[in-house]
Amino acid sequence: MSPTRKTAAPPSSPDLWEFLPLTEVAANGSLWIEHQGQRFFGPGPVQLLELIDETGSINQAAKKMDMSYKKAWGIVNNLNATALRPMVITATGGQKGGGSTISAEAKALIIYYRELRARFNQFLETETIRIRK
Amino acid sequence: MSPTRKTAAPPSSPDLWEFLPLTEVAANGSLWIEHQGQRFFGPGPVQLLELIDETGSINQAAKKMDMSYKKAWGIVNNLNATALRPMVITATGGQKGGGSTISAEAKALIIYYRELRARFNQFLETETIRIRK
DNA sequence: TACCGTTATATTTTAGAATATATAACGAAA
DNA sequence: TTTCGTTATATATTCTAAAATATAACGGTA
Repeated sequence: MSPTRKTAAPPSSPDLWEFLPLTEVAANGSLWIEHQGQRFFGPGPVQLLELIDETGSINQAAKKMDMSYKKAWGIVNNLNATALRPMVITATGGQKGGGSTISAEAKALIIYYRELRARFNQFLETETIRIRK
Repeated sequence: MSPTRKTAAPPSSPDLWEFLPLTEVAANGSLWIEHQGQRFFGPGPVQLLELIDETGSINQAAKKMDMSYKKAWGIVNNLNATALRPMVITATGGQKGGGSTISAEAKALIIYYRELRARFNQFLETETIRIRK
């Protein structure tokens, strides 16, 4: 059996939600990983890294996200500056002008984040069901 | 004994976090309540409602939050427009120029949100401990 | 009636973020 | 050596969200 969490939601008071259409109410949230209290890894970097992995280029990844190259580069730079080893390996020059790949650690972190988010979704679903009684 | 949650975090791969100083890494997030997919209630409204309750005035509450009255009024207006019954009862005129109070439902919602956030904090703590192994 | 501080609303101004634009450097291949 | 598309970086411009400012209305009280 899977381990369980200690935290549990007590029933909310019966009339708490009367003043809102219950089926339209849901708990939701955002989730990220911090380093030294600074946001380090979240949904934005996840998507960007995936697209870099897919396209082999920061440039093309940014375009697919409708994001300026500068902003994308900033995200990459922050990731690489924070991690002890670069998460995105960039190259300039060459017949294709260069390109970028993501490290194995970056791939593992993406998977980890996905699993973490899935557990968070489970949490949210439980809370939402409880709200709707 | 308190009820338990079904979701559980599997151990993360042993070398996933090697490339970051472990004690500096933490899971964190933001949490809110949606109505029809729109953010309805979160940390901002919570603090504002508390200060309105405390000061009896949207104006003074906004000042204590270093927030413009316009923005504070927008939050109040959104809350009142979404809920079937107003969460903030406003009055104009009178010897003190008017003022605002919050409904019992608003107070109950604040308490509910606090408890929800506490459970979320528990979730985050568990995940953070697991990251740090 | 005059006064008060608030709610309510519109308009103007400011500040910051995002984008757009420009340019240099890079290096493999033809 | 020239060509290519990319990385890397700086600067300029545009957009947008926030704040600042202004003003009317309100209604108890003196």
